[in-house]
Amino acid sequence: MVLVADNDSATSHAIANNLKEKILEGKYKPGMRLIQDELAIEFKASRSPIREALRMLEADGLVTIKTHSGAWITELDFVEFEELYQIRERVEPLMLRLSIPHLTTKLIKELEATLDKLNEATSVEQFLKLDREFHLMTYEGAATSYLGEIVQRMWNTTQPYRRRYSQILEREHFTSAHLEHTLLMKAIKRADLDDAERILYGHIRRTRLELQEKPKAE
Amino acid sequence: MVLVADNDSATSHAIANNLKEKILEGKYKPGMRLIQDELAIEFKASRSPIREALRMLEADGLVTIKTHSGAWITELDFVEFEELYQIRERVEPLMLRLSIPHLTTKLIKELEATLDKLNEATSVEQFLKLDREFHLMTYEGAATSYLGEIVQRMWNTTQPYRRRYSQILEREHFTSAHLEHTLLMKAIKRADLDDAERILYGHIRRTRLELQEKPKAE
DNA sequence: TTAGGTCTGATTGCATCCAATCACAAGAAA
DNA sequence: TTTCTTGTGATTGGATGCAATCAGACCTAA
Repeated sequence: MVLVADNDSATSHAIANNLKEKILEGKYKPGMRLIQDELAIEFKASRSPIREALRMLEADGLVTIKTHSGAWITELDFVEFEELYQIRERVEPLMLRLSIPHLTTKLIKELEATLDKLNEATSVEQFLKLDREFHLMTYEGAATSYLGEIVQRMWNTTQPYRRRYSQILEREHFTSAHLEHTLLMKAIKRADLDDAERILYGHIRRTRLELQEKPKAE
Repeated sequence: MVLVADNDSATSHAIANNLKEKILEGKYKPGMRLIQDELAIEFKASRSPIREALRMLEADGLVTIKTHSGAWITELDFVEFEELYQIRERVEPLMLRLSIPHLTTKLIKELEATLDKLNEATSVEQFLKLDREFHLMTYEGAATSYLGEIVQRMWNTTQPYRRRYSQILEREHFTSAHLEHTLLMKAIKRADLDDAERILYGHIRRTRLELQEKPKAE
């Protein structure tokens, strides 16, 4: 599995990827219903590949399918969102640990470049995109594993909410994130597994707590 | 989601469940190829529901699909298996923590009954089935969450290997498991979250290490 | 013998049609 | 009015046929 970019030459995959992007970009919003016929028209295909694409997205956690009823963009309530962050706290440090020993120097350079861009990001949208890219890249060394799918799934389902909540976060948050990212990068470069794990754990945890403190931002 | 039993009234779901059982029971073995036409004949259905069922099983981690090539029962090498256990070590204690506060007294009674049966199990097959049932039941209080799907998925994919490796484990292993299960049950009954987490962590970790020590049991 | 290319049968992917099911609105009874 | 029933349109699920693709056998040339 490739975590950052995906390519597969089959229309159902193409449709799935396209839909996925739209969901992650926020064009399709959580709770929205997806009607097979409409999608078929939109993608100029029959319903067969659409159905398959929806199943794939379901596996990715982006879509929820109910028998004889329809497909909706997955919706999380705040409790589920918080729970997902708790899982991330435990799982992603492990994935990072497994990944670091397999990171190539080429990838580390790319990582640094991404971090530079991330630090210069001006819009929330840019920040979200680059933040996602940065973190998923740090896991690339373990990308073939099951863990990769789990982690990717969690990033997918929380993405629309990260967008929503980012807008209510203080400027302070981004400063902390910046510092943590920098520390993380250093730890990765010297392959300090324990330190990297600890920083990442704190990074995710702090974000969760900051979001918790906010009154519900609906 | 229901972790122990599943019911859904649509042929594709029925097929998926049936196949799932066969895989978990070991009738269909890892690496085996699944041909749509053959399955269609076996289940007296057309290929459409078969294809959907395969996608569902893919989401469950039981089957791996390659475009234009086919579907196979997911196969793990020892490294992946070990990795999955490492993930379980981190994730399942968390799920247990989230679950315990929501366990009903009725469920706890069922849990105790299952544990009794587990302790009296004579065959490896019985042990596997009841062990799975016991552990998944302890998570039932948090079964609605995403975590539930992740955990279930991990149990699914490792099931055939638990079967395979169980046969090479010493008698000693089962004695330890018995003791740990009993301690876990007690911790759950007094709702001691920290202790329950710790015991479960140790339980999974010990199993992983025991399997590691064995020369590869292929 | 072996490496490479080509061809063919097997199998998957996709389109289309029909059947099954559901959600919602309109009407009837309390 | 409210609640229950019933019917109808919208939508999903499943069957079938055809097109696209792949894997493995066979053949040829070095």
